[in-house]
Amino acid sequence: MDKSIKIVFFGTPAFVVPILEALEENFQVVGIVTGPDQKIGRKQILTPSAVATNARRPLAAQGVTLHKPERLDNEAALELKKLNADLFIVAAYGKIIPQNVLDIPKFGVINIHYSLLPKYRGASPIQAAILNGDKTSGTSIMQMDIKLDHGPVLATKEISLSNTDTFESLNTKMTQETIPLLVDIIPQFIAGKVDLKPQNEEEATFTKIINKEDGYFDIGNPPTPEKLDRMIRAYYPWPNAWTKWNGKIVKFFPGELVQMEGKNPAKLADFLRGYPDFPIKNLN
RNA sequence: CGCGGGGUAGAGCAGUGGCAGCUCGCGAGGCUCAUAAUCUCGAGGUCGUUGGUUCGAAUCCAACCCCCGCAA
Repeated sequence: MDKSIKIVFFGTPAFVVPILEALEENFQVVGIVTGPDQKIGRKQILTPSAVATNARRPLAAQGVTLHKPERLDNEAALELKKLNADLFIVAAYGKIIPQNVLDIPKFGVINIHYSLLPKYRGASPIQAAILNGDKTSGTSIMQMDIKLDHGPVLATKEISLSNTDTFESLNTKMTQETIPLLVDIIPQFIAGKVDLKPQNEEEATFTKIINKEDGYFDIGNPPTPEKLDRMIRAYYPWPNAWTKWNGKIVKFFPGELVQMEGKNPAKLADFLRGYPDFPIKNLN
């Protein structure tokens, strides 16, 4: 609880909004940087990011500026510099932060990352933990440098996974656990009371960004039930475990739900009553 | 005008001009020590809406409403 600490928050998707709100509550958020508006949905309507939409209003009255630069170029950096922030906090922003931006805040740039670094650096740490069947993972708060998820770690917290955790549920858990950790560590960090632990480079592993094809499997040669279950949970709600059957996309959701292109999701048992030829008969 | 799938019984689906069907569920009963087992019987539908074509439309045509997948 220290309103003298001036923070700029970088984040884009809905699940980081609670983090932003916690920061606004405890510190002085002077700027919000989020991804540019995107065309979204069947109607292709230009829509601001979840962070832009949910940021507490009225921003202007609170002296908070909202930025959605296409690129973090010199022009954007100049604007950010004007905010005179102590600290930048980055959570799923979606763009690489260049050095000239990293150099702006007095106390550097802090990133939250949902794995126990140096394990699972990169874009899909949560999915990786689920796909690998890990029993535990965790959240890390680190100081960013120019290399990906490479900087020294301020704090970590271990989190256990259940065998029903999905990307979504685990992500929520991670956020819940991260918020108090973050709120607690920021003033200590500013006060210079936090040990910065360099990461052990030899233990580093990397995860790549998930794309649509990662969720695909061949219906003629499906993964083992265990593997499929992990895929369903790791890739929910996007891109989902999916296959092609009779020329149509069939998706699998947690809870033994199956959805064929154009149809609503149905329990696998119900689905099989309508499509008795479907090759996958159960999901256990 | 981004591309595409779909709306038929409570659920999942078949039916593409000639009496509205299948599987499951539901109700009653039989057989069972018993049963998510099994047998018999049964209820449950203005086939998304409106109009058109036709002797006759779930089915063909037109418009509209709603749900969904892709793409981003």
